Amino acid sequence: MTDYTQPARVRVAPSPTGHMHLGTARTALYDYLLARKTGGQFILRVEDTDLKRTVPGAEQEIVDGLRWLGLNYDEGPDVGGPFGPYRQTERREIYQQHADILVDRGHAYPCFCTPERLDQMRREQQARKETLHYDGTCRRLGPDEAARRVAQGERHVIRFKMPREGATVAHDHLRGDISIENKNLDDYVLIKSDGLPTYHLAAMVDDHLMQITHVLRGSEWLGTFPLHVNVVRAFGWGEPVWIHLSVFLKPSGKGKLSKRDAEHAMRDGYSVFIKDMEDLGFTPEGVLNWMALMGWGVPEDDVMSLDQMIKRFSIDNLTPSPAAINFAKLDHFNGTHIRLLSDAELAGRIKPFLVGAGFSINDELLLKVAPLIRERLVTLDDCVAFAGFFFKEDVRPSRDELIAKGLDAKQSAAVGRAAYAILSALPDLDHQTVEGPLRAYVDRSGLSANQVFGILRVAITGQKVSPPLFESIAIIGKEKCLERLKKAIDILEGS
RNA sequence: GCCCCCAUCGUCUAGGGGCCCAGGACGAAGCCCUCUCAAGGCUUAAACUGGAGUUCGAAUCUCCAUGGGGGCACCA
Repeated sequence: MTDYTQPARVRVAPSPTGHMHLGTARTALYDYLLARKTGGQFILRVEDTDLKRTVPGAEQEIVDGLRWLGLNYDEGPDVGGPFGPYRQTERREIYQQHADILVDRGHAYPCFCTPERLDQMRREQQARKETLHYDGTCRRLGPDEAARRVAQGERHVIRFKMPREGATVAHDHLRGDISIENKNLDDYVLIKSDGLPTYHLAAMVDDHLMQITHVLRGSEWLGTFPLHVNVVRAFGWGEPVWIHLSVFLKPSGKGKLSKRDAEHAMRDGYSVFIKDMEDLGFTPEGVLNWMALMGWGVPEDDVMSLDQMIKRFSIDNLTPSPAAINFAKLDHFNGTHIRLLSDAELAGRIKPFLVGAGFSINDELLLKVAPLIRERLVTLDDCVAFAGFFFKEDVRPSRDELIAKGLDAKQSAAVGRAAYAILSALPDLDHQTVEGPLRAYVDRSGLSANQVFGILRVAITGQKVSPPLFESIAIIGKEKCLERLKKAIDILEGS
């Protein structure tokens, strides 16, 4: 069992190389939960050492995404902190110094092999069906010669000198000891020829210097996990708790998400990118709840707010197996959290979608509409379809839809006229005053409630599916309702 | 090809030797409620990958097989 009385320092360390996706967001969530649960710190560190792949705006997207989700970090490139800088390109010298330490101690060495030679080497190994490996040419160089060539400015990288004998045992919190023969590990590059570190050095150095206690990362790092442990041990540092989170699989469960899957999701109104979630009408609460439960299980009561997750979270309950993404469940959690919103909160959240649809919004009216559509929304943008008619000057019901099942146009028009007479006789229209007389009419007419209210619904809302009729009538008001009814009767009676 | 990891309903999962002829959630089906659509309530179908062991007893421990996933860069 894990001790949650010691403050944990955890970090999410994305590379600004593309859109922030679910995997990164879920790691950030677990980081955040652990930090908040223990009273520790949650840190954002930007791993931007691959200049070729860095894309402008990607870092901002990460910052925006975390903020939208409500996963506020205590230290990061834009907020600072006592262990900065938090952008790896700004920590160049630190990595260089640490690489030097390793070289001095004989745990690393300069390598002068050119990419061309390395390519050739790999091709030959492949032809011989050997495991791809650095062949150790520069590992065999004497330290004096190596130092001389470095001093002369010869282009080189720094490689880690992996032990060749024995095995490395690394401990993952979810999987236990992971053992690998050292001969299966390679002399990985620590510092590239551009002077910037690779992940293998940078992340280890930063995690140590930033006093990270728990490293949560994707299981794609499992392969190089023993290497990382060796690097840390070469420095003589203590190890954090290592937690390798499972990857997300495409909805079919066959393989991990590809660019194609991302596009496919978009066509269905879903996304694997956090930046899209807001526009698609998803709420941070829903997305968070959904992500949390892919890789973490609770026995019951799985609808949780962030605070509730903090209370219940434990790294001991994380699951090591891959999880297929299930968008239907995102819909479910989103709708569930929408239903938990107050009228005012919901009104505020749906307003941008209505405005975006071209409606001018009266806030007082919106506040009355919110409770009527709340349990009908799966995503926030559904409000346009459900409530747009409240904000229209007039509606355009179709003649076909105005005709009730089992009736013809003339009979339907008669229903309209009867309703018109009833409503115009009432001093004002609210739920109580409207329902009684209309139901009495249903009884008198010998028609079904479905038929009568169906006609009125289409006449007044312009659509076959709408929020409850009486409440809608009350909100729209007598004048407009009668107007719309009149128009519907005209449509029905016209040729 | 080599290395590593994983394995409970279709999906996400609970489970840590007897509380399990396996619990919850999504999805599906049915019923109830009902002015439409939802929401809500109730109900049903649906799983321990296989084989050996250990044990009085295995979904739980071990081994093997199978299946799935990840990785084998001067990317992270």
